[in-house]
Amino acid sequence: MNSHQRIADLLKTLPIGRTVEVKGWVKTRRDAKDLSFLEINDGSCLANLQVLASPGLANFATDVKKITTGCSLRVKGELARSPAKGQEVELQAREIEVYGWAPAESYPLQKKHHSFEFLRSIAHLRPRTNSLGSVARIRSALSFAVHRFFQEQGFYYVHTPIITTSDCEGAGEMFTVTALDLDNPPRTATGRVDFAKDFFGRPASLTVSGQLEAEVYALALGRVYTFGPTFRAENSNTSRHLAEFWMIEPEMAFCDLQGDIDVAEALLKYLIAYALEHCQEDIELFNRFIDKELIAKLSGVLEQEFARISYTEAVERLQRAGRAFEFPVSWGIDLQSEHERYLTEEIFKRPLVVTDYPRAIKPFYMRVNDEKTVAAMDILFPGLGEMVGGSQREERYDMLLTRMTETGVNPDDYQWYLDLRRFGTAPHAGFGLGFERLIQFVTGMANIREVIPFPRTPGAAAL
RNA sequence: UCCCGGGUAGCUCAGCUGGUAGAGCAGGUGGCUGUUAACCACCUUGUCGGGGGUUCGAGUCCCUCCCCGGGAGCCA
Repeated sequence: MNSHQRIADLLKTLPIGRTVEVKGWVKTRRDAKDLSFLEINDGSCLANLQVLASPGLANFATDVKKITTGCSLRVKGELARSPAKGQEVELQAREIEVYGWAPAESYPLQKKHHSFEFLRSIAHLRPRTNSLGSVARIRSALSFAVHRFFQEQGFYYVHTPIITTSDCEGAGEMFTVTALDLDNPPRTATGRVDFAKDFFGRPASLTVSGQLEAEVYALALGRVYTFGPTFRAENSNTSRHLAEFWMIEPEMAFCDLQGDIDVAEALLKYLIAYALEHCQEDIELFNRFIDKELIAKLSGVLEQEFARISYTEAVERLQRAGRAFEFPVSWGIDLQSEHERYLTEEIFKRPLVVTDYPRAIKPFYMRVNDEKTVAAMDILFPGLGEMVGGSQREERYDMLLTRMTETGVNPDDYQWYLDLRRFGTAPHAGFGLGFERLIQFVTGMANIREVIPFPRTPGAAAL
């Protein structure tokens, strides 16, 4: 049951005149006088294979004539050069077996354009479309490339926990993980839910970041990375936020902020170059139908150094911009979307690294530079906003303690994290890269819900 | 969560200042053709997002709820 060939391989090797067997789903059918043309796709690549079905087939009248878009088939026959325009080769069928029908009156996918919004409502069928299939192949290729980059660079892959008991990781609202009976939870004397009686004996949540745990392994193995699902219970309704997304988080011992940025830039360029090289056909689809400038944009990113400016410089640039922003700019504010867009899209027109943000607006674990700033960095992409957020970590015990107090974090909850600074502390740095945002950039897809197979957003978790 | 804009046939959408619903595609039937988003003819399809209200009359106006899209915030 596994002797058939992938269409991707056939189109690459073109074994003309040879008998081949393919299995896949019908994309479209066209009929000529005595002939039926079936285009079948097996998901191995974007391209379809045209199958020529003639009345000589044993089941031509009984089955073949009834085949419609969506049916799954086995086809055996001879691969031949196609006499007509539109495709180089075609499969002249000697046997066609229908595995599964797809009644035309009820099969939702038609041979026409569908809105991405509609496709989202049929999450179980949408990967059979050209565009969502291409996204899936690119996503797979880039996942592999992430591992390849880090493995080549001497990083170790660490599986940080999905379920965490760190009380407040500071990265956003968390989903609670509980095994308590929600209709009748145990209560403490003061009437609150008694998590001491819960599965873990304490409150637990889904992770919002593997960073803190990755630091543990960085301070043992040197250079590590995590790449896994991350959860935020924020009520975010935008085209670039998900409640469940995948994040790449390297963490490097004996590394400062500049080294951190260097790795991030190298990684992003490696991944974009990998996609251009290995997913050419799929990217061309997006270049044709989603964004005519896509390939030029991707190539452009590879050709230039990322721009790098400090937060203070960014503020000065914005103040000199001579335009009225909805949110006025002054030193100390967090940069708003409109500010980031102005900097990346109008001033620099390429990825931009902004460093050394005000201490007062950043979390406790970022390394203090001086009275005013911390060693943080964001990488902003034109059209997307924040792709990467990272920092050098505070490795000085006393300073970390000071920062916890400053930001209202209870040191008792982070004894293990403080221990890393008590015992053999080392300068270290890391960042988080939103995998879906990368896929958005590489595909040009406007909505992040189209670049993850099963998007989870407020009010929506299909399947 | 806030601000806009939407929810009309299976899909994509039209429907002016309230008068009782339409197109293209899909689907069905027939024809034509080594076809290519095939083509030609004919045919079918609607709780006009839910609920309430104004009116002789509501897809159209008002209220409310739900959902979707864009922007904002939160961030990756």
